[in-house]
Amino acid sequence: MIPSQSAKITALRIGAMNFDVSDTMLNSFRTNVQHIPANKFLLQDGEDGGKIIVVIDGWLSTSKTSLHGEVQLIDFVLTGDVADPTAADGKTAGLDVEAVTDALVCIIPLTIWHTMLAASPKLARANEHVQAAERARLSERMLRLGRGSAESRIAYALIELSLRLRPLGLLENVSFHLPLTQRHIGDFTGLTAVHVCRTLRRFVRNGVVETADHMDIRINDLKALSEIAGVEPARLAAEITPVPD
Amino acid sequence: MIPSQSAKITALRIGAMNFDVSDTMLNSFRTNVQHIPANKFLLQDGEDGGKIIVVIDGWLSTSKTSLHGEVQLIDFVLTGDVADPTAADGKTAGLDVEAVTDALVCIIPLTIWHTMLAASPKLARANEHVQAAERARLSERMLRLGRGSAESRIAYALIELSLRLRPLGLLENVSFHLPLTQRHIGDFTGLTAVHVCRTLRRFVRNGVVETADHMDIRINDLKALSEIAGVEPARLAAEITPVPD
DNA sequence: CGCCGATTTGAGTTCAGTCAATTTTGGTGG
DNA sequence: CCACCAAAATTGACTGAACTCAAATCGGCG
Repeated sequence: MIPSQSAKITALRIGAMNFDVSDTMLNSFRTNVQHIPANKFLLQDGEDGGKIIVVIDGWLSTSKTSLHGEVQLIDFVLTGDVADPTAADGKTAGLDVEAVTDALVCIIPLTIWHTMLAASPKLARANEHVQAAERARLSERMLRLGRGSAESRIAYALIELSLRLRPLGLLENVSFHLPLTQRHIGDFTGLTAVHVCRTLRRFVRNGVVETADHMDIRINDLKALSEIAGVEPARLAAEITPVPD
Repeated sequence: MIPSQSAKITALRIGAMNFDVSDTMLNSFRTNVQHIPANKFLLQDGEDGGKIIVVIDGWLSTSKTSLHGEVQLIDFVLTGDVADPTAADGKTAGLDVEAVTDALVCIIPLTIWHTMLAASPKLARANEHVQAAERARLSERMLRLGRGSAESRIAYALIELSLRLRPLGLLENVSFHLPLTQRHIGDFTGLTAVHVCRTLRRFVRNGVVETADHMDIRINDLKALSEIAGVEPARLAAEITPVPD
């Protein structure tokens, strides 16, 4: 999970597609690999942006912090995802980007990124899919932030994350591990950690999910959980998961 | 405001940039102009997507509807904005797109749109800025949906909309018109129309804003309103408003 | 003029937040 | 291995902001 500082990579995933990084056009993927320790910020809101971050391994989060210090996670950024924190001015970052776990990333200046996209239609298409998936996720989550109950928000989060982990090979049948605290889930769903706890316990009590040590989740009754989340898992997967070309 | 069905346009705005549509590369802008009456859906969640919508004039909204029929507005799409409802599968729409007012739009198939972007770096850059602005707005709003009070959400919405109307010449000093009902604002902020009413009344009582007939808004005390919204207007404008090149 | 939707206001309810105490967990150093 | 500490999780009691239900008024339009 924690490769050495300047790790050598040969193949790299963007969305559902794999790229051979020996291609000179994609050189930047090889020469800009960085290892980031857990809980470290890669970038903070208002700082100099103008670069994108491709995740090779690990979990990142994007977030915003209110003036009173409350945090809202905007998205989790997983293997094959591309975080673009750039605001409308094209220069500053409009988001915090933080490593949730130890992570391996490529950080690429926007100018170079644009060159790469222009040179590789396949990369451009993969990037399109990744962006579309992110937009779809944000919309789904905004719907629940604005209109959903605590149960619905958390149920949705569990389903979304399980669907995203599946193509990464991190979903075993109906079980998966979340490298998150209840506070993370609260910041993700707009709830307090206390209420996340209560709600998860209720799910467990009702037999909808099971939990083992530190966020090993097992969905026991996907039908019930989907009902609570207000979601059809198959349709959702198609909308938020990048597909191979 | 309501040009004829197949209006002739010569110049067109994307973000903060203007384009001469006589350029053959941008032909599609001229040949795909449509007038859409208020309250009509251009596209619904799950339908065939694969096209983008450029707004020439008027207000559109993008939204999601829960299985129980509750609506969450995701964004307003104004002159110079580009709505891309495409989900991760690249085919279906992940959003509803609806005309809030009578509107004039270009609807362009994704394949053609990509050709246009590849052919015109200026257009591609303008599109980048527009997308970045939208992402920044969504993040700001997610922060308030998840963590903000009703007052904060509505104050933020008023400031965001005033900032977006300014470059369109629709902000007069500190006054502007919103072609919205309180229900729209509720769907936008994740509140009930009743509570929007109460909160707006409180703002008026406290002298923060004034309202005249049907949503003519006047911000009397921007300092106080910004405080409530938890926002620095100048910084926000830079992050959510596309800038000229 | 009458109708329907939007707005306004009041009264009561409820879901999630706050505050607080306790237990569990994981990591660290002796 | 064990003692200790800090962070995370759990649970209870209470509070409060936003929701629901309901009624009255306003406004535009056929």
